[in-house]
Amino acid sequence: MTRWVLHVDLDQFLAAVEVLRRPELAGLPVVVGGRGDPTERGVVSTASYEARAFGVGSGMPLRVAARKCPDAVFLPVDREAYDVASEQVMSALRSLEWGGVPVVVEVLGWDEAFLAAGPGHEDLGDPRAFAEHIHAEVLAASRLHCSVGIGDNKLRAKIATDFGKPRGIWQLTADNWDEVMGDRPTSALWGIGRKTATRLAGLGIDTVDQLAHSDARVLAAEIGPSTGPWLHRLGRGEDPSPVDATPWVPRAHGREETFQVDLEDWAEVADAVRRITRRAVEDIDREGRPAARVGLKIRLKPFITLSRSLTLPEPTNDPETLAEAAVSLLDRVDHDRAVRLLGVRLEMVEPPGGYER
DNA sequence: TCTGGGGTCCTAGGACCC
DNA sequence: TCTGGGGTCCTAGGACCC
Repeated sequence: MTRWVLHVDLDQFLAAVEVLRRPELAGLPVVVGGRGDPTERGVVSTASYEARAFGVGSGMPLRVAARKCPDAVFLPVDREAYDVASEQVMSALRSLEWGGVPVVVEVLGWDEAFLAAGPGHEDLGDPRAFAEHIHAEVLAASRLHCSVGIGDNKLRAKIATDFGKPRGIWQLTADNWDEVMGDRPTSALWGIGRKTATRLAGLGIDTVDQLAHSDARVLAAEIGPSTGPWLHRLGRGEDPSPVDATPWVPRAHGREETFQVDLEDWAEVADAVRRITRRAVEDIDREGRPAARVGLKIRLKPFITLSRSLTLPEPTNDPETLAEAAVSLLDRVDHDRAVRLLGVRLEMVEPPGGYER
């Protein structure tokens, strides 16, 4: 009996939401990112499929995107609009039943979720039919299309979704893992980025299959006692983590800002730190928990990123105290370069019941 | 390719204590 | 004092993801 896990991922989510409220944009290259001005510092959050055909993709500087696709429509990121659309989709997912049993929904950001049948109802039949049902229900609730990955755990379901995009359904389980994934680079795995792929290559591990058959003890020794064995499991497609509907409790909130022109004056830098701290305080006030630690992130010209942090004598949410704590961290950084970015991060105390997962 | 903003978790060294 | 071992906290930074 297979314990099915489904992964739902909305197609070109930000761009799709923008097209919904501006139907005249349908079929055009649309790029959502930054403040929507491709002459400013900023990167692409989402590009429509039409824009991707020009080589525009997520994370690309807006200036580069404009060079690749000068006729694209550039739009600013509008969080509120995506919050609303996301909630429509997630509430539709939470209302689904599979075989008469309510599903468990684990939300993963704005546009993704894992679904599984509840405990005691592991086998509810054809997952492909249920995936089609999900696509139809999401479309009806939000007018947005999604892709659905079917797996026998979260990792495989998540990877499957990409193979189905757009608007498709794909199944990846222990049965076809080796055949589908074996020859792919390790970076095809969820959790392995460019750096780790390079490190693994240094150990002679380039493919998923090689990772699966590597020596777990070597990985533990070379990469870490926790990360090493986890990588080994990734290679084999193993993931024991359950689909968990427990609402996420944030550990911290931070705010950061890249300046359009680097700051040279350190009095201005201190003022900016105070202003950014106040914005972060508004975020933790919404959680109702005081901050126990304050972190400062600073990116100096040309692109040197440093962080400094401190533990407060006692937790507080007083904006003045937190702002001055953040400003004090500036003393631990040399003032000999211009400042490109500032960020303030407030780590909150644990909630009364601790973190659930 | 002149490189955002919001997060999480892991690692590693030093301080400090018993 | 030519100096062990373990546990925990603090801090900085790395890596990854959406």
